[in-house]
Amino acid sequence: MPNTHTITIADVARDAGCSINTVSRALNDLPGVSLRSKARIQASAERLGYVPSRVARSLLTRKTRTLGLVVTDCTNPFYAKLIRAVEDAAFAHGYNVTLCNSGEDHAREVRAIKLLIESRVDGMLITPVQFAVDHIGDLVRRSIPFVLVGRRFLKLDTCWVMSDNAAGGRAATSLLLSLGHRRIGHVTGRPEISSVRERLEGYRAALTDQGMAIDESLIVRGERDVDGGRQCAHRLLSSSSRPTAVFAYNDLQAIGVMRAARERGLSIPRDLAVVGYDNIELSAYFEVPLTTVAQPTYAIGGSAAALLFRLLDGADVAPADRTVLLQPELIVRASSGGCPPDAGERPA
Amino acid sequence: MPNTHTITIADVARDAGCSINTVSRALNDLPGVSLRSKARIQASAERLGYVPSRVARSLLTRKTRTLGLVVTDCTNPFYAKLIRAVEDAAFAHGYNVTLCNSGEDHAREVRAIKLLIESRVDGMLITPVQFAVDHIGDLVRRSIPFVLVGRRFLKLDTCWVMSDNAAGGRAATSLLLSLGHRRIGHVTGRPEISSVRERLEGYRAALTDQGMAIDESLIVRGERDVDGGRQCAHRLLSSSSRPTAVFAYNDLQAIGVMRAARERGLSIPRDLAVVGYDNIELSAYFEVPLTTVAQPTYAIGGSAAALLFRLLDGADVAPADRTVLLQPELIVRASSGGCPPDAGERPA
DNA sequence: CTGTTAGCGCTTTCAC
DNA sequence: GTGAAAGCGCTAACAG
Repeated sequence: MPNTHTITIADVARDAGCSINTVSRALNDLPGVSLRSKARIQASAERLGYVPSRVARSLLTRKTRTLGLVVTDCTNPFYAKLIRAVEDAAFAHGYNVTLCNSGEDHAREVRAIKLLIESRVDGMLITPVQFAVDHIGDLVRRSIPFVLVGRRFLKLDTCWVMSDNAAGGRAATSLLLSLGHRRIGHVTGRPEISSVRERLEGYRAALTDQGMAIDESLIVRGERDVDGGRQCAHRLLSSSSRPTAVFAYNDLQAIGVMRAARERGLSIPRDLAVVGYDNIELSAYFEVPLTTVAQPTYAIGGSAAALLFRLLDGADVAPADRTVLLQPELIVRASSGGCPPDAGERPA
Repeated sequence: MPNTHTITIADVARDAGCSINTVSRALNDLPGVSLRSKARIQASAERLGYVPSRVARSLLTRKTRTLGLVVTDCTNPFYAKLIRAVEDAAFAHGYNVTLCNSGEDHAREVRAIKLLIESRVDGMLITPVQFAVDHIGDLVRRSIPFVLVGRRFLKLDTCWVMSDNAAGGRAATSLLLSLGHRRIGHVTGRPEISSVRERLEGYRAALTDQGMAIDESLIVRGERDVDGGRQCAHRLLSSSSRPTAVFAYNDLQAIGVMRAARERGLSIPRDLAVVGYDNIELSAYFEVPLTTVAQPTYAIGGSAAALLFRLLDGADVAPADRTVLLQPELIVRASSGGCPPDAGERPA
């Protein structure tokens, strides 16, 4: 017959024939309990199947040992990896993580964060939708520790961890330039998102570095999935002066670009060179393996968690350590059509 | 200057000039508060930035409005989708979800579940590692509601939601048989896992249905990723009497199989027909689009959450409703080499 | 309609 | 070494 009543510390105390707080001390390895008592208490707790309540402890200590993690969509491989990194770190510290998906919807993000505040999570890791900032400012006002992951606000002085998207965008574009391309298209996304804007900035910078003018008609915006990339590519490729290469905001879009090219009978990389971003697991396994920019995704999640834990420890983190910018890595495969003159790797 | 002190219900009561429980009633829309008081209280709460503490409420109500979700790896697209479904359902009910990854490691699963018990989650959704069952039995003993997702135990009478893996395995294999294949290989996984075993059973059943003998040498076990599939395929293809078709436990392995075939100069589907399982997003976009078995993943997560909520409502669920078996769907694309005689869809 | 009281399960003084 | 008592923030009787 099931226990309808959860065993409390009082039950253990009664069973062990001592007071409640002796049990508390014994079970928490605090000094001031004889070894004999301790053994007896542990035996009682074990036999009764006592499991301490974090709820009760949290009320008293005002620490829940829980982290809130808000991403836009756990279904996106990038966030999936990030989540895994955060959960691994939290688990190692004995922390729980409460996961929320905003679905790139501002209202849902606001509600999720409110829920997390109600739950009194010790701190939060957030990939903000970047539609507005009030609710983020609210966290500061309430002095709830948090760190932004993968995206940041220009006007808000907060902790954040991300990779250098501008550098990544520049590297991708420079590669194409070094291969002789002069008309390079860019598939981008919603410009409020810092990572979107920064990759675009990198693209522009690479062109400008070479003294080239920016042709705005080569920059097209679409959804961040395969079909979004496909549609953008069709728009680019139907133009009279179509590009010979495309750098896409992410791998999913890049795959869509390759698909669109195939639909038009274009061969990759001969007729169109393609570079993506994220190095998703399957990008290496396509018909034409995808050249892409790899983010140190797991490290981003791990660093963000580590930074948050430092904040939770109450250590005052030096301003320089409040933000972490990790470097991405260009992975050259076949879809870009060859290696730049000074690169070592050759496509298979 | 940040509030170092969180606003409590007492602060609101003081501010509004009434008692604590009038505030509680007003804010919880309970009857017995004049409209005037209610308005005043709401204004105070708003102005002070009061956010009720779920921790305190939980201690009293013994309900945390939190679900525990244990998967093996959120990085796996199948689980990512499942997580999303569960989180969406939980969010709609005002519930939080605490996510844990077992990493297919029994000890970590046990620890994770212990953590969730300590956290007094109202219920759990679990994809068990299936190395042992004691800790699951423990949940029953403690009468903590839970439902298994995607995997089940034969010897344990629990709630579960999954898709019919045997039917899926049978459909995949039958398709290949109907196309004339007589030597069909199967790439499988760790047999303790129910979904692995059941897909294999479906494979065997399809062959037996046709009065064919099972050639055990055509069943090879490997890791559940691209490389695992690749290695298995090489083992199968180096055999003297190699198969003309392969059904893989999942799409990642199937992609590995296609890769191995290409490495050996074999063309798909001409020299080797391939069928996967899961219908991951990118499976349609490969050089040879992958024929696969689609699970209603989002529905599995949603049903599991719905079932758990019914359990939490205290409704006694009829035995027939304690388990849900959803039907998978065969998605025929090019990798299987054509359509069975009676199927409608033709590969592109 | 509103206030007083008790207590959820635990940790933390403070006595003994 | 050990126990008694207070209280974390809130809800749920019960009075008034």
